[in-house]
Amino acid sequence: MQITLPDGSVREYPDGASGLDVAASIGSRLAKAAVAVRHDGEMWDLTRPLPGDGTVEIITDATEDGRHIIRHSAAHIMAQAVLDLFPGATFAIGPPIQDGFYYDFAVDEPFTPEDVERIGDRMSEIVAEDQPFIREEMSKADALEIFARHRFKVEIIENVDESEVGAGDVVSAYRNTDAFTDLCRGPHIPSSGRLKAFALQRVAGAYWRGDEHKEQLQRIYGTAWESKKALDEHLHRLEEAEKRDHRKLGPELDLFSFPRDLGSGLAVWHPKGGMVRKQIEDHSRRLHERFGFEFVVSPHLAKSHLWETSGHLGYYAENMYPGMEMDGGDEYRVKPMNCPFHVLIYKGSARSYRELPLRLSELGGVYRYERSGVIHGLLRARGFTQDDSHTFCTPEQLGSELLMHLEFVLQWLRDFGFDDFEADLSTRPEKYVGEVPRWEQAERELAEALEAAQIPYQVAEGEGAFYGPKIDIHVKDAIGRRWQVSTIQVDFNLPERFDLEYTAASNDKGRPFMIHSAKAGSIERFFGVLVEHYAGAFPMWLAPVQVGIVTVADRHEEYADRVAERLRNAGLRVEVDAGSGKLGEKLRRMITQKYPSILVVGDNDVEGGTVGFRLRGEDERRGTPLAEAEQLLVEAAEVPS
RNA sequence: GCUGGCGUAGCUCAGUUGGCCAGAGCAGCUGCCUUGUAAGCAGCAGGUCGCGGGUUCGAGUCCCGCCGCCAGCUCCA
Repeated sequence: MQITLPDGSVREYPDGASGLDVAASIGSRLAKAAVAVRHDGEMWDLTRPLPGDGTVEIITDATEDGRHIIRHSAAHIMAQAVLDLFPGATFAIGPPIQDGFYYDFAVDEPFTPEDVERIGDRMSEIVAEDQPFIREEMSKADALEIFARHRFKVEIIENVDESEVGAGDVVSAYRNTDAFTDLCRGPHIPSSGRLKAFALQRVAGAYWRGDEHKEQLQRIYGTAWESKKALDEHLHRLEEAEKRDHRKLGPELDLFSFPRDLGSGLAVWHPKGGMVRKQIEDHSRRLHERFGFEFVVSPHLAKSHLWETSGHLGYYAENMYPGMEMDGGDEYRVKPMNCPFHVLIYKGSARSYRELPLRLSELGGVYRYERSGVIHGLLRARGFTQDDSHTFCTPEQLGSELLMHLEFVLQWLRDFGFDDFEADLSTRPEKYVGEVPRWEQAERELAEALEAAQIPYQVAEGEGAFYGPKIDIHVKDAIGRRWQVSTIQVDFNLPERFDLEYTAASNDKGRPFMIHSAKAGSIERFFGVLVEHYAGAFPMWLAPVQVGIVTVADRHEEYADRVAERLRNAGLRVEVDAGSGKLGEKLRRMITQKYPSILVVGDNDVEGGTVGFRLRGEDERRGTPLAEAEQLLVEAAEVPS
């Protein structure tokens, strides 16, 4: 048969040749690194005879596809270990995932940490045995017989899902030993000995088929790599990510805390965190003003009647706190969103097309009841502040308004040091309100805005909210993680529910379009993302303390205070440490607290009107004239614009 | 909400099978040192061992309930 290789060359192989034969004919190193092949785009086991002519690409171990296969095989090996060690256990599904794999089991007793250790040990034995992964194809009927004892496998075979076992009546399975076969589409590594590096990580409950009404299984997570080195690097990356964790850095840098007595998901901001937050909020107001928004303020409570009109009590009640009885029997609710208030402002007077677009903005504190298991530091809290805006405009204005909102969001994110964006455009779901032509206009104009702004985006078909289509913007942080932050949403629901109108030039009544937008999303969440992005080392304009001044000895305190005074007059946030400790000790404190700049003053500086000057991450420059230091610091602390 | 793990001074942690087990380092305070670029020395103070019940002659150590934290599942119109 004729095989075309990725470089375009064509080679002749005998019928029945396998991917391994192809790889070996190219080079022994390649054959050694190969884990599977792709034949005409379809993945095949390395040792499985190729079906005939076609293009063949060798999948090697250090690629995403290769690791995928290694991890999938690791999951099988883990299943074998579990079934060996726990006679009553049965297995459900075990796919590879980002950076690892898992397998779900039904067992009499949940796995203990000691069990996991034993499972890992048994896996090592299976790897040492170098068991082959033998592909077997069979009819569904035969498969049902083989897996009769395993109810989840039976369910999978009966509801055969092509993505799980392949098309048609034939299903495939992989046999490692006479005692262990797993239903699987493949491909797999040729033998268990090819699993070079793995680690089991944790146990967690997981619902069968992801449905919380179904049986809860025990899931074991693990990770597997092509080499010990790659595994170690991955574990190291996890440690690095842990060091950036805002829940750890927050208290360490004295930014915020979650006191037990407050309640879960409720934070208090300490002075340092409060200062950073103030910078974020100041910047939010600055940009909102620049982009033509007006500022409004609304209370934390409103009558339940308002939430009925808005529809929140119908579709959002489970995320709202219970009502409070007030005078006269009226019930009040704490707000989970700001939109109804802004709508009331719009509705407060008759609106003319001449007033539109009307752009209302508020840093509004909201409270949402989140299920206890989902709370996650500042990223998912029960009380938070949205940098929320609602824009009301005519149909003709929608396109330019959406583009303006998008440009605003992008500038906002760039100002905070993000420059890798991706967007999701979510379109009309099955259940929706509003008129289809309006949806289509909004979807089209959202897409046009994304294209005009040259933002890569994916269309999430049918993923829009019931009330309108939206754009969600994701940013990539310093270590490559994606975070969903900003959002721009069109809303057909509230203008209907509140019967919003404006008078058009023709003197006819029109219904305005409404655009919800949050640039940071939640200030708390955005702050948390910033902490992780910068690992707590904020850029100088955000840093709570911008300049730390350290005295060499007590006698330099007066000079240090004079320097501080001067820098404060230049608009900088300055802290003096004239404590009695050693210089190194005081410096260390400021460095570990991630101060962006530190000045040291001693005898020579007092005499010469200079400072020892150092910016974070740079070497010190002694004897820097004060005026020069001031200029450098002011420049370094400049707010983006 | 569910499954598993965890909860000892402000922080990081030690505390064997329940009985001199309430400890260490850092931080804090006081004193000495008067310091030139990442931890000077000494002393002092600090915890009803998350909270509430229970078992026991005796519980940080065992049991139950609650609260909180961590991972995952579910959720995040």
